[in-house]
Amino acid sequence: MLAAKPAVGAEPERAHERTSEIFVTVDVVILALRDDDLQVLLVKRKTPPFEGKWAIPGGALRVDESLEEGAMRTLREKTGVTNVHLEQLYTFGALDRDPRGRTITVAYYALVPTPLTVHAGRDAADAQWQSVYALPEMAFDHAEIVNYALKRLRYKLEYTAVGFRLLPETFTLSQLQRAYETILGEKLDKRNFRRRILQARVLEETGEFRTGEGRPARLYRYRADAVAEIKARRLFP
Amino acid sequence: MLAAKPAVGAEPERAHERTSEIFVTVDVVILALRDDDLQVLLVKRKTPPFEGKWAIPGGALRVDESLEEGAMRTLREKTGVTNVHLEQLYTFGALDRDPRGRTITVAYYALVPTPLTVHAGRDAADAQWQSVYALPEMAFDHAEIVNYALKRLRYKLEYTAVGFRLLPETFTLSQLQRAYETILGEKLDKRNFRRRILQARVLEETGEFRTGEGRPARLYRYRADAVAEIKARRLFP
DNA sequence: TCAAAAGTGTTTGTGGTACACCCATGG
DNA sequence: CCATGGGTGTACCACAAACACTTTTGA
Repeated sequence: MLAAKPAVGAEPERAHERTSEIFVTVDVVILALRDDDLQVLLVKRKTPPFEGKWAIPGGALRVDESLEEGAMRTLREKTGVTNVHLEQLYTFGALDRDPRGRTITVAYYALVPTPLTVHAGRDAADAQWQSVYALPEMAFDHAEIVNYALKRLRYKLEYTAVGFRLLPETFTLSQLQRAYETILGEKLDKRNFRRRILQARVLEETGEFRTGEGRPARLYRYRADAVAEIKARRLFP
Repeated sequence: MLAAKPAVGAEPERAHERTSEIFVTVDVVILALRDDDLQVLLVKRKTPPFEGKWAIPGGALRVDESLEEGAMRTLREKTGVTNVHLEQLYTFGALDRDPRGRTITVAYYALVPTPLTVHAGRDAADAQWQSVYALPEMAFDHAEIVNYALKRLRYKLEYTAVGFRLLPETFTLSQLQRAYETILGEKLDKRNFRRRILQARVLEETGEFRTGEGRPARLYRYRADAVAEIKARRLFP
């Protein structure tokens, strides 16, 4: 855990040194539910390093944009959507993560609703949705970043209502349950699931039904005024 | 939330541009319990900008150190300790956070055990412990960073056993409870606290007692092999 | 009338919460 | 012997978990 570098004493004040050999990028793990699968939008690299390998979208942070603006720009360029859940994930800064030189990346993750503007980005030709459960060979440390995003999403799902951000505006309870099952990777009990989600008072009926095979299903929407965070069970009272 | 900047289309590959106008620093919120108070180590700035204001320790990330190594170096320079809980907090990158130019900072927080090497850093002359509950006027966005660290620590305390990292090697249950109360800012029930912490099996008796005023107290230590994470109560089963 | 999915209650167990008194020591 | 902090048990309630059948529609 400790650096083998010499400790050079007190940190010098670098008040007037305003360029840096350290390169900053922002990368975004863009997640969506497709075909009962949790998928991530990947782009195939056309230039070295890691030519031909898959990467998560992103690029150099611009001097005139904040980190979140950079992430939002990447998201807009790749999917065309903007009004989605976007959250900073972690900053990766291993010395050897980019063979071209020292680069740190501030990783974000975004949850985009299923049917909306999937794949509408302007340079989406090389972009593809792929299952997070079967990642291809990836560039840099991007596999690690995607797995970190999955871990975080699962974790958040257990105590917040962030799951709705992956569904369309209105949805059935079965749809919602399938979404949870897809992300958590386990089967859930239908009756318990329905009771708890309805008791949480984060949903409201639209009054509409969705017909198809079988009995028509009540449609719900997420309540805008809902406080969708549950108090975690405390280790100590 | 959205940038007003023009979208310039696909991200250009900047394969060979290896300098940047963006400056990267690493800052560390160093926390310790002192006198039943949660305190943070601050340094007084001696140069502009924010001359005379208090800041959390940190400085430019070096090209030859990882983010964590940079945080560890700062910690070592200021306190002399290294074997402590150190965790990345968040990366702050607002456009105007440093008047000298575009700077992003990767913030870490560290929990140092109470009696160990407090204040032993080599240039600690200007460094002081101050209560997180009564922060002085601070430089940059450092007040925000400290408050973010406090929020994270409280949050983590509820489902992991990080609290031990703020105590000496051995401690009494009352000491531990006081630590939790200090951090969470609320009174806890003594019997429930003891039952739950002992049921969690993260402690072991040392066999020793600490005498002083009143009845001698059993000393405990944190079990190195303990899995100190509790499963959060899930919103959905 | 059958297939397919929606919808619905009860029981049992675990764990969270609230609460008050005796114990061991030093002065 | 008294002040000071250490240490202990129980009763109630809420919620998590397990579990199977009926209802409604379209083909």
